[in-house]
Amino acid sequence: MEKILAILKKNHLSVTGGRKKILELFLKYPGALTHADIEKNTGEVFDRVTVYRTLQTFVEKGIIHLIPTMDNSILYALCKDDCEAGHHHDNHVHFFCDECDKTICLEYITVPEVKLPNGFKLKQTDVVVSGVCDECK
Amino acid sequence: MEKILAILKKNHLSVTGGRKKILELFLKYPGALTHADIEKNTGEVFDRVTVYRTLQTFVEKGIIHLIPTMDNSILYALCKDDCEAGHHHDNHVHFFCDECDKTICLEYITVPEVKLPNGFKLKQTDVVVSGVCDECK
DNA sequence: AGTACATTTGCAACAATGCTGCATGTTTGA
DNA sequence: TCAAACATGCAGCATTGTTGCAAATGTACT
Repeated sequence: MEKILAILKKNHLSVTGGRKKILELFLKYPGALTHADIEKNTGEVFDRVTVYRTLQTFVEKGIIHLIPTMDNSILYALCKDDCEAGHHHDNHVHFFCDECDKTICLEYITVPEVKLPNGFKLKQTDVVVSGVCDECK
Repeated sequence: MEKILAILKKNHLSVTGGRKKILELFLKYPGALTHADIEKNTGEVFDRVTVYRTLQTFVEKGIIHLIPTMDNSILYALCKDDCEAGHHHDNHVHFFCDECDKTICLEYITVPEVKLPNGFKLKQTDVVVSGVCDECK
């Protein structure tokens, strides 16, 4: 709870019920969350639009980051502390479990280096590994 | 045109206008296509639903494959010849250009190996690199 | 604590995207 | 050529995401 306030303060965001609740969800939950997950846990309390806007704000501020997916859903996960507004450092691998359908951040597995053909300029590398996670196996 | 028929025949699909047209699009276009791209080029001729179902069929047969994205769009791209139904071999890197918003398959850059923590079983690795492509730079 | 200002929220309406069932039209293979 | 199998179009629906505006809330200041 202290942590929630600290994160909001650090990012110059006003402290509101919706933001506290959504941040709490991320802190409580180990893995990545879809918009639907978040709405399910807040939908009766907050408007759908509020959830959308809160998530947008959090991404802009670098509090959470996006994870690429195959299906057409958007996945969000908490950033590590050293992410700042507009300056993400999410160079870790994401793991998607085919069994439980959960996505988690493997914070300590950094993305491997990719050699691009001539003329290509690399900005970011995203790696999503799918398989079976340690809880399902 | 010969190639289109060959692909459909090989996958035991009946040859219809929609399928020919959509396959033609993929063959003509070097990069990956969104559903919207495809509909834009066929929408006046074919129903939206037909496009959805055709793409689904192609994915199932292994003619095209999905590419993970950050935004909530679905990207499709042609598979190499050695993909078979339910048995993809898309182990190449995908590149997304921030300038022109196009995604292309870097067929000759294979995905690097990722070491997972104990207990995790790896099935597939997807790598999406973003930056500036050779045409925009 | 009270007030003014800026920010956030909820509501309503809308647009885009994706799916399903069913009747009709096409393709295939004999 | 014909019947069976398959693909298509249509209508309608569900979900997802966006925008503008008025009301409510949070913040900073006295």
